[in-house]
Amino acid sequence: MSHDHAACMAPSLKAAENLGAKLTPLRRRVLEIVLAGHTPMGAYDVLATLARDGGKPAPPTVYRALDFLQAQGLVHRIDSRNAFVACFAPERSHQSRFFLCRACGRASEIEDAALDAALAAAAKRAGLTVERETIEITGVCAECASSHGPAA
Amino acid sequence: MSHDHAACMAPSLKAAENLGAKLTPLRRRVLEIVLAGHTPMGAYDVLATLARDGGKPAPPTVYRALDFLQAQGLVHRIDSRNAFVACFAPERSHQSRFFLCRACGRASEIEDAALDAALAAAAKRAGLTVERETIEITGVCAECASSHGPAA
DNA sequence: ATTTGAATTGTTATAACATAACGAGACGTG
DNA sequence: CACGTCTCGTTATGTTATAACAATTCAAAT
Repeated sequence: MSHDHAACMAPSLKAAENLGAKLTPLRRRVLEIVLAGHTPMGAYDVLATLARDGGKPAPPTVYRALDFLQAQGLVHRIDSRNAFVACFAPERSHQSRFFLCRACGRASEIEDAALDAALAAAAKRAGLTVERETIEITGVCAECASSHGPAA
Repeated sequence: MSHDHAACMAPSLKAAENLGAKLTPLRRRVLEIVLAGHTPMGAYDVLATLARDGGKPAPPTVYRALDFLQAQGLVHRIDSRNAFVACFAPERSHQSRFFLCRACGRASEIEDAALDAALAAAAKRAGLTVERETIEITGVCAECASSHGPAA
């Protein structure tokens, strides 16, 4: 599935700019890198990409930028992979729920009202005040299943 | 909430023994440690506990045992904490879905038919063949909320 | 009973991921 | 300009996990 990266990056960058003055060049650059990666990237991958720009950044530089972007809902952390992925709809979904394909590596955000309801009901029954969710469903996406399937 | 550890460990140990000969003393010991921890423990915590038995185990020893126990469904990994927790109902639930309290640290497995259905439906709609789930809902449990709440 | 092969564990070293702590510069505000 | 705050650089280290290979165990087959 090819893809116009510039197009998919635009809304997220625009949302980021609307935050105000806090989107520094460094943070913007890190966001661009994560957006362009298009699949979850490790912090050290971001670091390596950043290094190609010329500077000699150290890990804290990247982790701080990622922390900021996460706090703004522009980037999500994929705990099951120690990786970070850009949010392509930062206006809408500020939850962190993903389908992950282990074959192509893609992450797609889940938006599902029935799931919202089931989670809310389960938490209520358990008496839990929810603060944070890590929902990562890993498998093989339809495209990868068909290409690796009967043929190959 | 006090708790009879021996009692809660029994079913899991029994299930483990029913696997057959593969539950070696080391693996059994690691399972006991994780069961006794009663909240998610880091691999290096397990390692330290194991070290008190007298040997001088190295990390791979613990990781291998944990891998085995995970494969048997006796232990689950909590990705959002880099930690491991024993499954207290290994016969029933082989999924990995948890409520986690950030105050007391307890992990409780979610068993909820509506959630099962919502997840299955969402995966089907997305065309994903599910292989693995990481579902970790973190918050404050009812007990901790009441003790830290109006009073303290 | 010995050989053989598979599984388990020990051991050393290192990779991968993440943060603590402190200092220097930028920047707006009073 | 003095001040405080936020951001970023820098050094060092902490934490989590695995690669690679040697040694051991143990059951099965001859």
